[in-house]
Amino acid sequence: MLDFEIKKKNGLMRAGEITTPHGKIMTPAFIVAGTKAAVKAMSVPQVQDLGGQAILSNTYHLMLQPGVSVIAEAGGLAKFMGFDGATFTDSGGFQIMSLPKVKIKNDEVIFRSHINGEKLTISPRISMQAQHQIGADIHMAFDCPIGYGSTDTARENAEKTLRITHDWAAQSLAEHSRLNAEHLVRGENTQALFGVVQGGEFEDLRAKSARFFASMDFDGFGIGGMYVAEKSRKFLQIVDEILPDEKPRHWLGMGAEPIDIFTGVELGIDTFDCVAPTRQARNGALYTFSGRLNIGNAKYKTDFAPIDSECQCAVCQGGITRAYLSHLFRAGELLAFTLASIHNEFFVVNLTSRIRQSVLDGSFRELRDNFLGKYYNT
RNA sequence: GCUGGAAUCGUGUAGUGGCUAUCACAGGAGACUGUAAAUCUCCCGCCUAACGGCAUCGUAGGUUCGAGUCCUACUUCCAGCA
Repeated sequence: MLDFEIKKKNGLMRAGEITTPHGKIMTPAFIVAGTKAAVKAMSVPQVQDLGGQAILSNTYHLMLQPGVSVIAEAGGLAKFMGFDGATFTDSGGFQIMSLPKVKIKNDEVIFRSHINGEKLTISPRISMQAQHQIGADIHMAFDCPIGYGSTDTARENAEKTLRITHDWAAQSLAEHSRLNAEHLVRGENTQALFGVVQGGEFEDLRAKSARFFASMDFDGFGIGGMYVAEKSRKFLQIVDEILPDEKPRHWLGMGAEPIDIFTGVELGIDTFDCVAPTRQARNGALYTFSGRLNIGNAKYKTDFAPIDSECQCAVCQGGITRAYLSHLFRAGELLAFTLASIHNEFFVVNLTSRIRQSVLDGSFRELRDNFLGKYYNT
């Protein structure tokens, strides 16, 4: 279904190339989050200019707005956005499970729209059908994460949600295969499906989940439910040692901290996605090689240097100064969000490609130690 | 000049006799990890590292157990009339 070629491998880490019907992704890669078929504050050409190879949208959001039939009618997610590149969709499981008043009944999830409170139902089958209408290149199986932000990480909860995730994965795969067969009959592109490994903070459950997914015919894997890279090291290692090498692995939602990317790559992750670069940009937190800065701070009012003079992004190279950005944020000018987002997204996308290069030429450790030493000032 | 009105944190305000003087904006800082996020949290009279302490509602008096709130004078501003 999905062509994945490993160019270089060293322990768990690897550099490769995913080929989708809409283009290649050189991995490790940072996938740009465009939840509602939009990368917040940025145009598609801006995303492409900064090196964004792929965009990840969310099935839940697109089902509510504009409705998946609109996207199907447009010719699929990429065409709808005017994006000439690979696309991912997340299943919506994560979002729906984090809504209040969610009920699971007979493999169906009953929830309320965050937009208007309407009572809606989703299931693995419905998510797969929606994702096929949206038509991204890589889909995620409908999974059941332990509630995000929930304090309930008890063993029982982890076991229960893992059981549900595995049931739903089987249902997702069956429906996905049926839909792909229909695409073939019509002479259309087929799509890829990633199974999503769960298991909470339990080594044996993570291993169990990895073994389960390794035995199934998915095109690749998502790894979900891990929020702190350093804490997740052992889980990542356990999971990636079990998952088959020849299929790509996506670390869902991770990448707010550069150390996450290094840790992920080191332990066998191929793709990442995270809302942090754009969200933090809108909130005035900008990445630099010597750590994060809050552009709203008083000291930047008359700082006429670029955000980071070593940064090669269009903003830093284009004569935009900290003082100017400081002014734009204070004045509430929308341009602030765009410029800050271009910078931050470039920073992580570019960092990930530099890491890729370091895997290829064997300098990963050197790059990591240099970069993290400066970034975290250790 | 006359008549009326108003003066409360950088700004705009709430408060008309009672206990820690309200809210917003501006200002200072922090957070943000499969985006209900241009959001959220904290600080924002002075002193103190902190616990705390001391102030304060234009100025000066007065009434009262008690005044931002009532009275008098003054100052400044606003509106109308000259």
